[in-house]
Amino acid sequence: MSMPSAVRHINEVRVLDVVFRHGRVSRANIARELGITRSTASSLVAGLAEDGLLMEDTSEDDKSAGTGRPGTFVRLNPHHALFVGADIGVGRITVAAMDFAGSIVSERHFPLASHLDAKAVLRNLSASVREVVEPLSGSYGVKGLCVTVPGVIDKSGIVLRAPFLGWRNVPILEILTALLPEMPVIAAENDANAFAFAENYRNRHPGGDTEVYIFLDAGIGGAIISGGQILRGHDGYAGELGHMVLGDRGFVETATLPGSFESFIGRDAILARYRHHGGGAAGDIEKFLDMAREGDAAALAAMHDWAFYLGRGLAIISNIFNPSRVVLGGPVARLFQLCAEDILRNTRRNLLDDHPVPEVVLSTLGLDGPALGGASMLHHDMISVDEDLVFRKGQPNPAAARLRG
Amino acid sequence: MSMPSAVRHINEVRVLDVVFRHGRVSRANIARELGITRSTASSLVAGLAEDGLLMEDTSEDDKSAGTGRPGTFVRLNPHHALFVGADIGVGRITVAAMDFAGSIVSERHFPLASHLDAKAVLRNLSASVREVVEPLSGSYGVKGLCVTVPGVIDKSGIVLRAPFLGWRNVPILEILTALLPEMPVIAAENDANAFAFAENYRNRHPGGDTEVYIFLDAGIGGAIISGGQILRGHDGYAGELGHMVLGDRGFVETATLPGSFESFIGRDAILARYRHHGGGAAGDIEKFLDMAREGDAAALAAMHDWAFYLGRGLAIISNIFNPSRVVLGGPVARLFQLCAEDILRNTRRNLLDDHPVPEVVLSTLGLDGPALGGASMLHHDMISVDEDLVFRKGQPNPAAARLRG
DNA sequence: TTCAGTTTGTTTGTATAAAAAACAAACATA
DNA sequence: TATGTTTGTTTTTTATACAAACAAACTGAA
Repeated sequence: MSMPSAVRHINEVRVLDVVFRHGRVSRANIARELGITRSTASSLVAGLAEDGLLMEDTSEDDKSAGTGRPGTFVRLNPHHALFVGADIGVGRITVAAMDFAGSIVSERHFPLASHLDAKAVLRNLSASVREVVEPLSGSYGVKGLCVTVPGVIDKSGIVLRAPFLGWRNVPILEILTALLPEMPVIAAENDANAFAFAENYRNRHPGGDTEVYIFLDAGIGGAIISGGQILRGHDGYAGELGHMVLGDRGFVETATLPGSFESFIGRDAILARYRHHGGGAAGDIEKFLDMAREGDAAALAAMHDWAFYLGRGLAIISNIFNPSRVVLGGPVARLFQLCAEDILRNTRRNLLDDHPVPEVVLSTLGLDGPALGGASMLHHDMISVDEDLVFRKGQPNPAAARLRG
Repeated sequence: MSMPSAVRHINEVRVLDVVFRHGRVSRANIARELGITRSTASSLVAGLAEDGLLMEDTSEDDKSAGTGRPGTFVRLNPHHALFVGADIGVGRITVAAMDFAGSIVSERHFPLASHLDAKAVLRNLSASVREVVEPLSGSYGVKGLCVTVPGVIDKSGIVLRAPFLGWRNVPILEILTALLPEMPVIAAENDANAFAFAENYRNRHPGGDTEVYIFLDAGIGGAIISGGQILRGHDGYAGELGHMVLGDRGFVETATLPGSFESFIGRDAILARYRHHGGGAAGDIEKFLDMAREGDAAALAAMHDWAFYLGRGLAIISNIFNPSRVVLGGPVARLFQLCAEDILRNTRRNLLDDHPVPEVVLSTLGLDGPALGGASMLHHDMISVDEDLVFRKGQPNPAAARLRG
């Protein structure tokens, strides 16, 4: 560790973090918040401004609110960086671009033909990304791309499996690096993890809380954030909440295991249960929701069963993680609003009396959550301490260096 | 952050870590391993030696194995610090003392009358700790005590619940601080967490792997270590694996929930299942183990059922955490050796084909695991970076300061 | 034995960045 | 207009790591 540069790096990152959180902040406030002197804060700001990361903010909506000389404010230079998130969904690709200040600059959807092989999908994705990035690349410094996939990705950037895409052992990073050589950093991430990160990144709790994210669609995807970090497990398979086996058989035969959580509460399970209770073939979840809202008896009975197992699942999750919050997302999650009471009652029934019950909320992000999360993850990397540089051999992490470079 | 001291602190800690891992190491090797210059390594070693943390190792079993001038070796000064772990079990208190080099200096058991209230138990514990510490306090610098409890402890050091002790909302830290004013640091920890930490601390994996620990007795305690950190959750309730509800009813009525994991695989569940299959009243788990070893039909049938649900539980845990290793401990864990194949087959049956199955092993620590873990946790704190000092306001964490002071 | 080659640990000088202190600038209020 | 307060900059000091040079201690070959 080269001694001066390491502390300088830590302090630069901390300054960027403060400016990002406040949007607009004076040097004196930076100094107070970080416990450094004003002179050091000025020096750091000057250096970062020279590199184009920070800029003076001369907007006059001061309301300086107090005695003494008003501060001169700085903010992140939005044009310094552009982070691209691209989500590969079933039937479509979503591309989102975030600037250095954290604003979404562009967000677009592209249709994706099914039954394409992985290489063809990734060629489509590259073209979509280029279409979004090219008009922006003149005014923004494009720093990186994070692709999100509904599947398991290991540390070396290989998609081990993505059942809904029919992928197995796809070296996604290798392929994309060849397809997009101009992109300084390319990363890949599980879509549920990215969705969770997006939800967590804006209103994150200072103490580094534990939160669980459940994405309900045909399958059930899950992600856990603890201490600001995504739980990945040894090979990247962690968070497969939908595959927990809760009984000998569920409400429906699924692609996954008999009796799995998603065979009880996934989309197809609800529709099967609806038929079981005498309802017709609702066909899709929207129609089912309408039936339930209208008070259809079979729909209410199916929803009741759904609430029973979702409640039990939430109780298991509470016993294991004790999260402060569980965020539900995806098309099936909207059922939650119709039977929130029922679910929480079932959760409590499966917990010891004094066990804390997490707050359960619906995601505010739509279906673009994973793409936004991918972009957010790159944004976060840019204003995070490079652990390699500080704690290890002193050489910077190559990817981090390209992100900043 | 005072700039020089932060880097100095980081480097001191890294030196201590290297010396701890190697036991005996030359300055040049420290420099190589940390990527610092030999002069810096010498300076750091000199400072730490002056403070009494390190000492020259002049033992002549050199086998210097190579050309050039042999190095001068240093090692941790065992007498610089003594860390005490004290476990409150059902019917007994275990006290373990670890020196700064990581060796167990003393390990003793004290009987504990049941039906004492919390204050009386803690008075007993204080006396036991004093009995262990007093003969050592002349030659060791006593740095702290970590008490472990079979219950949930929140961040402020209050035992929220400890069913086997009959405790509820006991301010254990406050009481112990009054009882042991001479102890510089007092901490409290859940016994399963401490057990997990003890197992993980010695042969810890560099990359910060994910490991799950399950302690099987009357109840089932669990703990998860990810990235070297214990998962605690928002209020400290995380890791209650035994309370996962897997069915409508288990094999036995337990103190906890019907259908919970421990109502299927806890000690009483096995014995109940043994009776269910026509076996007599085995009475305790030792006898049951003997019957199973002898091939008693009822015992084998009960064991088969046990393996079924343990396998399912391990599969749930694998789906959620994807651990590289699951460590089983406690009196009931020895059943594992008799049906390891059966359990792993059931685990695989409840997982997708390509899902990695963790290595499942028996704990090598006996019943003293929690006490050793408590001591280990203090030892670890002493050779860890004080995040407050480096990343926050620059003032050191008060507890860390007392530990080092 | 002697000398070259190698590795270790120390010494000395240098560079970097943060803190401390002093100061000028910019405001509010009496 | 004077006073007090807060901000941002400048100057000096200090702590620490690095770089380079060097002496010490060992091996092995001539």
